[in-house]
Amino acid sequence: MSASLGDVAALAKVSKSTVSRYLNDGYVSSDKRERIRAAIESLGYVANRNARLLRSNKLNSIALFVPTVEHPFFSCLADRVEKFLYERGVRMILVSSAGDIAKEKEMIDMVGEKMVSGCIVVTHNLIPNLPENAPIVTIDRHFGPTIPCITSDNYEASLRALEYLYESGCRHIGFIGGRPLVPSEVNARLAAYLDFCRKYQLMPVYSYETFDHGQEYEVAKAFLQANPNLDSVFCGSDLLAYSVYQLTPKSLILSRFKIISFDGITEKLFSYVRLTSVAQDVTALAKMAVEVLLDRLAGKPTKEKYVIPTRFIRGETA
Amino acid sequence: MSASLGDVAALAKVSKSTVSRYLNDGYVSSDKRERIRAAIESLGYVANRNARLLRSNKLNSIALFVPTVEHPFFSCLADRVEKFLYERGVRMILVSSAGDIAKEKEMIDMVGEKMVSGCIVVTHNLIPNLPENAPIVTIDRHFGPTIPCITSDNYEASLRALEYLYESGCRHIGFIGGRPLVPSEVNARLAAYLDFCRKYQLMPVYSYETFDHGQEYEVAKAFLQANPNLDSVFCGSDLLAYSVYQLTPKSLILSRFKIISFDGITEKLFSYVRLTSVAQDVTALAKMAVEVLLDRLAGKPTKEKYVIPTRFIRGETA
DNA sequence: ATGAAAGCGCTAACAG
DNA sequence: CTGTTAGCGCTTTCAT
Repeated sequence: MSASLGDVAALAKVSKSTVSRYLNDGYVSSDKRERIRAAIESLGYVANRNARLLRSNKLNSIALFVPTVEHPFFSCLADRVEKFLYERGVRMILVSSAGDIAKEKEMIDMVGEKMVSGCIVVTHNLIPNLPENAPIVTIDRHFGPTIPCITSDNYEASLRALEYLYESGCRHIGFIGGRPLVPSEVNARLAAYLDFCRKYQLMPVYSYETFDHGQEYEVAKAFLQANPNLDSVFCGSDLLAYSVYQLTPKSLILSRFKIISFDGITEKLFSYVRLTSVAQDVTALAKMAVEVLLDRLAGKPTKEKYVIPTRFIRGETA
Repeated sequence: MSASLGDVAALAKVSKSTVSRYLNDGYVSSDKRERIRAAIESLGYVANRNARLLRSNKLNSIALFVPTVEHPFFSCLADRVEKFLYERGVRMILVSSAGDIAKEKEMIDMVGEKMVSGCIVVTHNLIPNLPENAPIVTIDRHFGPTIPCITSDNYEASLRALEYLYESGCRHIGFIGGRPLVPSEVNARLAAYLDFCRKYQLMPVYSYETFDHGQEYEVAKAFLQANPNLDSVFCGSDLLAYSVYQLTPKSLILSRFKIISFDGITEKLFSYVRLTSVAQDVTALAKMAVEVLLDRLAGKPTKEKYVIPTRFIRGETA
């Protein structure tokens, strides 16, 4: 068995409390401090986290729930969330829920079991009966007025991108997006598109169905084939936009066909072209999610919605 | 405060041990069983995991260490590992270590603290002084003879792919790969290439440097520009291969220029072309890693190396 | 089949 | 500054 705090105390000839204080920034005289240090080293002592958490109820780990970590947006988000949590000494449990509602419901159990102190979630399902003060924040999803939602300025950003297309002369602007299964800020992208069409008296031409990650290319292909007369497409994700890009003859791009994407986070994957895009600030989203959740855990009041500004990036496709 | 096992016992008028047995598949008479069930329900009782782990030392969570979860190979791996662990009731802590050795060393602490029961790791650094029986398995990395390594049949698969190019008439075959910083099975891909060149008396033309994720396109571009006379390239990753694909005029591909990639897992991202590739079976790698680690935790003997077969997928590029 | 009692390893009052 | 005394919530002998 590994050494316990008691073993350290015995070897250093001090009380367990003194060792505990040594471990937790308490005041310990320098001679004892040194004896404890030596004892810890010679025993190879490592504090047992379960015991510590059981007793102290301190901040534990955080769970991140995503539909699938294989999707670039979510793997990027996972990376950032992990980094911000790590900076604060908090570990991240990742749940790739694949839309499985039973799995997503476990966020409640994990908190109840005190396995994690809280959750950052972006799920496919609504979780019923969340307590008002549940230690949960969401990205994009609306779970209710008391559960904070961190999101980009989807509506305004989409409108700005669409206006940009309009100013560039586009009058046959299509929209492709993936429809979320739950109330989500993502819907604001379509809402902006529809409002935009109404404003300029344009005929809306769009595809907005629910599909799995991996279907982007097929969805884009079907949309373009069904609507050959477009002069531009506003896409709800990078993956859709790259698909449209691949499906369009290079000679037409920019001059006679424009593409704008939403997300703007896949430059590491698709370095061969800089898409014109509404770039979500995933780092800021992650940071805000972490901060709001920690505030909430600390009992501070939190808002219903936190909006992170996007950046419009002029690339080579619009 | 939330209800404890003691509260349940009191309400159900049984002892704490009986409740504990109820919770752990012990024999409990049916009347008490029902009383306990009712008490648990009315109190909304959830077992405290920390207390349980402290006392029982049972199987806890597992940590997965990857260089960066943003890379498609690792996000895919993370997804599969999470799923297999979840099936067995084990949670996954994800550490995206970014090559930070201090962060990677924490795998030792996390085990020592009993925060996790074990780790599945693919790191950028060697972790010194790992105990012989450390509850750790690696993917591709060699940490020493007593730490199991799960890997694909890199050497044989690479050779097979190269022979395929040779049989297709290629005589100017280049190789691009990312050099790992630690002893890794990945190096077998280059080794196979060099052996292959020796066998057929071909001049090796390759790039094998360490670079960060996101640099693939630049690396491929520099390589192709420096070596314009190649008739084919064998790439150490999908991302390199897609970069080569993008950099090559479509009219040349297959007829006068062939590309083979290693990994073969990014079809969800790059649906517009089916690369000819050596496809790693990430699902099998993940499953094996989980099984070997759990075996090890159960005290069963484990081997030094587990080799997962790859599949050669004939796509549109070779 | 059940209960009493003893701790897992730690932290948190409370005295001194 | 330090030690003593109690537990945190659970599982696990050991009786019965």
